[in-house]
Amino acid sequence: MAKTSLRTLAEHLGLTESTVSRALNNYPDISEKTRARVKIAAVELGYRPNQNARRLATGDSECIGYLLPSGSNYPSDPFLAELLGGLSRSVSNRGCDLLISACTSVDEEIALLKKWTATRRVNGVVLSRTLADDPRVGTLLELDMPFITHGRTRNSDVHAWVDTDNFAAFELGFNYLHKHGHRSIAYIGGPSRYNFSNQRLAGFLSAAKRHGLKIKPEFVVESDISVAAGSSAMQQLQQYADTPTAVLCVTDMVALGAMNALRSSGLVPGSDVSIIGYDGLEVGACTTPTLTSMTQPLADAGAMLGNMLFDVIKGVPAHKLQRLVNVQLVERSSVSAVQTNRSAANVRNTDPDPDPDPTHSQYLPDSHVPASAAKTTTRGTTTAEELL
Amino acid sequence: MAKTSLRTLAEHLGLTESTVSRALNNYPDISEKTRARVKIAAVELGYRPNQNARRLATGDSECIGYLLPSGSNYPSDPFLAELLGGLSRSVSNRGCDLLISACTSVDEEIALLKKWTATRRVNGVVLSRTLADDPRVGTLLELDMPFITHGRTRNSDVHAWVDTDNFAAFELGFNYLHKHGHRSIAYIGGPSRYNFSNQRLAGFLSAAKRHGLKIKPEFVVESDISVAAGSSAMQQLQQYADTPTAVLCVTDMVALGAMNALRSSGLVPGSDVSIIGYDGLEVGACTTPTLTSMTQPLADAGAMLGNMLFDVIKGVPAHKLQRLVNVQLVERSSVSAVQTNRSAANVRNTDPDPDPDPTHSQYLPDSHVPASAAKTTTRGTTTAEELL
DNA sequence: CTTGATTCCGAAAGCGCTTTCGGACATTCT
DNA sequence: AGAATGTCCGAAAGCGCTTTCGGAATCAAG
Repeated sequence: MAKTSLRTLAEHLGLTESTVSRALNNYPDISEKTRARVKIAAVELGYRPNQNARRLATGDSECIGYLLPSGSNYPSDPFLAELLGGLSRSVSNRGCDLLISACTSVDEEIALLKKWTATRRVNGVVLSRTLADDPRVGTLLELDMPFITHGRTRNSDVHAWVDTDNFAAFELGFNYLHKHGHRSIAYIGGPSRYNFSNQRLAGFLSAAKRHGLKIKPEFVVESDISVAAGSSAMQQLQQYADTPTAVLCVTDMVALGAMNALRSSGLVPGSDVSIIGYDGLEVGACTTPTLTSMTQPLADAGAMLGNMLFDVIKGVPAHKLQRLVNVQLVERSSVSAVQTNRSAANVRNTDPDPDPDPTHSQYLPDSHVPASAAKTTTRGTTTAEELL
Repeated sequence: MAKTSLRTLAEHLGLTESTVSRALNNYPDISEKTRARVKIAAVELGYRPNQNARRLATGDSECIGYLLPSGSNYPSDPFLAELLGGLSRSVSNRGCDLLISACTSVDEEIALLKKWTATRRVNGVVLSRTLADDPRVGTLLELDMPFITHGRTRNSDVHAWVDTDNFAAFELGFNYLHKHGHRSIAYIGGPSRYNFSNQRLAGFLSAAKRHGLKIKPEFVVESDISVAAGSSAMQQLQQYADTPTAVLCVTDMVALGAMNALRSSGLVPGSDVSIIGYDGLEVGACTTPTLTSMTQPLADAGAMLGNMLFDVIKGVPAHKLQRLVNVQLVERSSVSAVQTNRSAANVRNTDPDPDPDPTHSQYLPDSHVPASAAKTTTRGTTTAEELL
C-alpha cells in the first residue's frame, strides 16, 4: 500500500490527472458520473493529495499560526490547553493546520512574523497576551497579514480581537467590595506593559471615582503575575500605617500570594483583609478562605478566535470582528463585611454618601448587555492615566 | 519589496537558479567566491525560499506534529506551555515547524496520524499523556512514522520516550509517610487507562510491601484528575470505620480535593490526616496546610522530547532514547507525625519493626542516580497487578 | 603540447498538484 | 440539414524550488 498519487489514481481510472483533480475539487465541468467514479476510486485507493504540492500550486498555505505566549516572568496561561484545543478544531474544520511557535522576545516574534509572511507560511495569525503598545500588531498591519488578537491593544479599533471586559470586571469587583462596606481598598496590578493590566486598573480606579473615593497612590502596586510576586506586593502594602481593608488582585495567583503574606504577618485573609482575585481558578476553592474571584466563560475562546480569524481573511472589516466577553463574579469566602473596629474611621468622611445608587445604573458599561451586542466600546479606551 | 524568488535572485546575479540554489544550500561544487556573492545578495534582497516549493522538491515536510492532550474529564496540563515552548524551540532550531492538533477521541487521533503520514505532513510526532495500552503507538509503529512519547506505555521498550519515574516517586512518598509513623496509608489514584496511574500505584504498593504493610483493597481508590473527583474519593475513603492516617494522591489537584473533603467533615488536613500530592504546583504553597508534593524538573522536558525525536528520525535505536527523570519531594506542611491517639493501634503489630532503617537505602530506586544514567530500568515495568 | 583530472557552473528534468485553454463530441435551435 | 451552443475531458503550462548530469574552462602531470 504505497502512496497513491494523483497520477496512479488517474491511470487506474483511465483518465487524466487534470480531470481527476478537477473532479475531486468539484469543478463544474466534470460530469456527475465521472466525478462519482473518481471519488469512489479515491477512497478505495486511499488517495491523499500531497499537501506541499497542492499548496505550491494553489499558493495557499492552509496554515494559521499561533504565537505561544512567552516571557520569563509570566506564568503559563492556565487556560492554554482549552484555548489551543478550540483553536485547533476551528482551524482544522476549515482544512487548515495550526502552527505554533514560541519566541523568547518580542524581536524574535517580529522576525518570525516577517518570516511567516515572506515564506507564505500561514494565512493568518493569532496573537495572545497583547501588550498595551504592541509592536507586533504594527508589523502585522504593515505586512498586510490577517490576524486577530486575544486581548486588545492601545489601537485595537483597527484590528480584530476578542477580549474579556477587564474594565467592567474590576468595576464589578470594586462595587462588590464597596457593597460590603469597604472604603479602604488597594489594588495589586500586573505589569503595565500588558494591556489587561491597564484595563483592570482603569476599571478599579473608575469605580473608586464613581463612589467618590480617592485611592492613595501607594494603594496601587504593580506586581508580576506569580504567587511570590503577589506576596511581596502585599507586604509592600502592609508597610503603611493604615493598611487597606480589602485588596483587589489582578490575578488569582497574585491573590493567593497576597493571602500568604497576610497569613505570615498574623492576619487572616478574608476576615481581616478581604481579597478578590481574577481567573476563577479551580484551586481558588481549595484555599482557606476560598478565594472570591472573577471568571469569564472562555470555554470556546479558541474557537471564537479561529472563526473570527477566518472572517478577517475573508475580508470582513475589523470593526465587525471585535468581541467583548463579560465576566462574572464567583462568590466564595475571601470577602467579608468590613470590620468596624479597624481602619474604617479614617475613611468614613472621604465618602459622605456611601453608595447612593447601589446599582450605579448610569455607569453600567454597555458590556453589561450581551457581549455580542457590544461591538465597539469607546470606554474600552479609557486609560488609567485619565483617572488618576 | 515584493517577494524575491529564486529566479529574481538569479537574474539579479547573472547566474542560474540552480547555481544559486546550490550556493545557498552549501553544495561543494560552488566556488567560495560566488557562494559568498550569492549569500550576500540573498540577504540584501531579503530572499526567503518558498517552503512549499522546497518541501515539494525535497520531499521533506520539515514539520513535526504534536497531539494535544485531550479528553473531557482530564484537566489541562499545568505545564503545557512550558512543554510546548521547549518543544517549539527545539524543533525550530532544526528548521522545522511545530504542528499541533487537538482531537476529541483516540479514534480521531489515529485517523489524524494516518493522515499525517499519508500526506507526508510531518517527519515525526510526539505523543503525550500515554495510555497503558496505547493504540496510537501501535499505529505509529505500523505506519513506520518516527515518534516519541511523553510517558511510557505497556510496551515502551520498543519506542523512544521520556517519562518521570512515577514508580520511584510514589515509593518515595510512601517512605516519607512511613518515616512519619504512618502505617495506615491510603492511595487515591488516577484513571487506570493512563499509564502513570498504574506506575504510581505500583510504586505505592511496592513500598508498602517492602515495609511489610498490607494495603486494604478499599484503601486504593480510583479518581478522575480534578478537585471535585479527589474530594469524592476522599469521602469514599472516609466511609470506612478506621480511616487512614495518611493518603497519597496521584495529583495535587486531587490532593486539594481530598483536603477539602476532610475539612468539610470537620477534620483538619495535615494534622488529622496527612496528605501528599504530586506535581509540585505553586498553588500547593497557598493552601492551609501547604501541600507536600512531589515534583520533577521538567523545565526542558519539551526540548528533550524534541531533541530525542530528531534522534529517532535520524535512526538512533529506540532503546537508546529512553529517559527517566527523577522526582523530588517538596516538603511542605500537609504531612505530620502520626497521631498516637488515633487509629495507630490497629496497625501497630502489622509492622513490628517500624522503620529500622530511616533512609531505606536498600530501597532507593536506581533512579536516584542521575536520570541520564538510568537508561533502562526493568523496574519500570513492574505492574500494580503483580503487587496486589 | 597532449592527456587526464579538477573546478565550477548551466541545462534540464522533475516534485505532485492546479488551472487555463482548446477541442471533440453531443445537443439544441432555425 | 447546417449552424450555434453546451457538455465534458485532455493537453500543457506552470507553482518555486532541488538535484542529477554533462560540459566548458582551468590546471597539473606526462
